[in-house]
Amino acid sequence: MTVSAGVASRSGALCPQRLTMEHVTSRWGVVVLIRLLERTYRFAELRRAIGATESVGQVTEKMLGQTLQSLERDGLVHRDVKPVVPPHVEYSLTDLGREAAVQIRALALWTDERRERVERARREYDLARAGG
Amino acid sequence: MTVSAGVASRSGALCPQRLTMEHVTSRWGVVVLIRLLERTYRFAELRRAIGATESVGQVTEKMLGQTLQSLERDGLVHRDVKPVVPPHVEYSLTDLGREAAVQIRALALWTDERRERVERARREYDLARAGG
DNA sequence: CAGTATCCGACACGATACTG
DNA sequence: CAGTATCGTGTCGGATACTG
Repeated sequence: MTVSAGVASRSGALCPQRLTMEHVTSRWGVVVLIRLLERTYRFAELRRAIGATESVGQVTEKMLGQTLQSLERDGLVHRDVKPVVPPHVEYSLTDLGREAAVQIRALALWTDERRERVERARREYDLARAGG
Repeated sequence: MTVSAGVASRSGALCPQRLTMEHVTSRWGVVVLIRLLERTYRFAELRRAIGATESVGQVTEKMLGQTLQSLERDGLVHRDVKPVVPPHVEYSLTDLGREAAVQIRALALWTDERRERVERARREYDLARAGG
């Protein structure tokens, strides 16, 4: 029931900053933050947008909900519930969230740009190990 | 036996950049990169240095070895083995590694600086949920 | 000193089903 | 539409013991 009961004990027990790090660098945290940097999204809309991104795969509703919830709890994401039926909920970044998202996007961009170099390094490493 | 067999299937199977992200943002990847940014370290020396840092806790030899190995495989860390007895091994950052470390350090610094705000947000969130 | 091997528990993540 | 509940699996990370 509690939002962060899970991740807390593994490595975030001491050092609450580490917990925040894990939220923003988590599998879907990264994707969500980058998406919300461009604009506000609704739940299903965000889900579809992520799924449509090549090579990122689909998010399950559970994981998206969980990710948004921990980001909201940390004060990085704002959840705006319009009192209408059918329900209409909008997610956006807070100022704090925007700061985080910018850094995460930079990091994601970096890994993207260095991808070739890293893959080459991995091949060389594996080859050196196998060959002797 | 293979270095990255483990982490590969969870979320890095597609999207090899994500794998790199997970290595550098991993529990000990962050700490190691930041440490190596300041200077070269030997294995046990690095282990002690990390353990000495308040609120970071101790690394097990296994995790430190694993972390260094994946970072080396990605071409971020250079491992220099001196052919002497007893063994003497030095770890340092490559140019690629330094680029990564700088970004990680910035992110770590950010979460550190924003810690109070995040904790306040968490308290408010939890209170709002519990109270009504 | 510099690691590797093995066992183990906690939990992230996913698939599926159900609710207001 | 916007989620929560439940179950199953892989694996991350720690403890301990052992090797060159």
